[in-house]
Amino acid sequence: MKANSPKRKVFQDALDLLTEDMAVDKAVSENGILQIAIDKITPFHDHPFRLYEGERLADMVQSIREHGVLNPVIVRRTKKGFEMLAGHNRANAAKLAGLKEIPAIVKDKLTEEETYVYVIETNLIQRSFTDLLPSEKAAVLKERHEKISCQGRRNDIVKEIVALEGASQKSTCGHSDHKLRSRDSVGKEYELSGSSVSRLMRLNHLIPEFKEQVDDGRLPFMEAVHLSYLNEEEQNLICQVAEQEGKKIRPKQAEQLRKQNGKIDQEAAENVFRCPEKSRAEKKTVKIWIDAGVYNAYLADVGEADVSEIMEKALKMYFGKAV
DNA sequence: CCGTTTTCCACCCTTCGAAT
DNA sequence: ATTCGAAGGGTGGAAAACGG
Repeated sequence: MKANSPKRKVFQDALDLLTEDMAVDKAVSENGILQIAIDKITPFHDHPFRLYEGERLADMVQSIREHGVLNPVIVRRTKKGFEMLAGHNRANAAKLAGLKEIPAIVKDKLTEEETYVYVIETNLIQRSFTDLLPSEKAAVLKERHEKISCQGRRNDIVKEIVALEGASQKSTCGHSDHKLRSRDSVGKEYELSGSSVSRLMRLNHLIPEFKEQVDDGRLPFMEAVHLSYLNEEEQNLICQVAEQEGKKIRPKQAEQLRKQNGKIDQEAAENVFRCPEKSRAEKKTVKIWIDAGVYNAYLADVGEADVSEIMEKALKMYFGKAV
């Protein structure tokens, strides 16, 4: 990460916000950190980030086995117990490491918006924005965007952030740059154009299945953007039909669907997938590479015209069936 | 009316198939 | 194996459309 890049700045802002808060907590109470049973903590109700898997998770579990959980997680009190705001991965790894309790800071009296800030910003500390999955980026951008464009409704949080930034003499973070449209301001923080921010934020309108598909690359980004304009029922329908037909959504199809927004029924959905695909001209020949030794042993003396026939006979024998 | 969102278009880069 | 061109995916900027 470059020393003065916008990403670095966002990272630093988030860090400031959190460390300052933690410091306040400690100041208020020396024992502000409680040991809480992991079972009592439920994941954040709208957690947009995927948990670590594979090697990364294994490393974390190993580290916790050796050193314990060094940084407390952040939770808030609920009727049944606690809700995780920051530390989903630590709690998950601690559980796998066999721990029953985890150090936690309990935050009370937070607004819904504030809790969301904790959820988003802490993840940005662990991972740089560019490493996030598309749906995760969408969630982050949404949070940043709302912070900038809906200041009236979010006075509490804006005050907190402005205070922190004012104290550390930070340059613009969108709010002070009113000449920029809000999406451009957000984009500036992450080295994205305003339109890219808009498109990314569209992913927030996708049903979970489509979000997952975008994240693992099964659904291309632009197709996802088109589909995001459909309502939930329509998206579910398309998702279901695509699976039934065993087909991927083509760019043209996604565009077509978007235009039919609001009037897609079962039939329309099926029609989209059945519309004649521009079938590429059937290939008359294919070219393959075979080992020169094999060629010399079996085919070198055979005329080119006969090779295909020989191959066909050989393959029929090999696979035991006619094509 | 003004700010935001969406659309459209030009452009760049990568991928893929066909030709050599 | 290499080269070439077409197509597709993605981006950014400007204009149009939308909404409070």
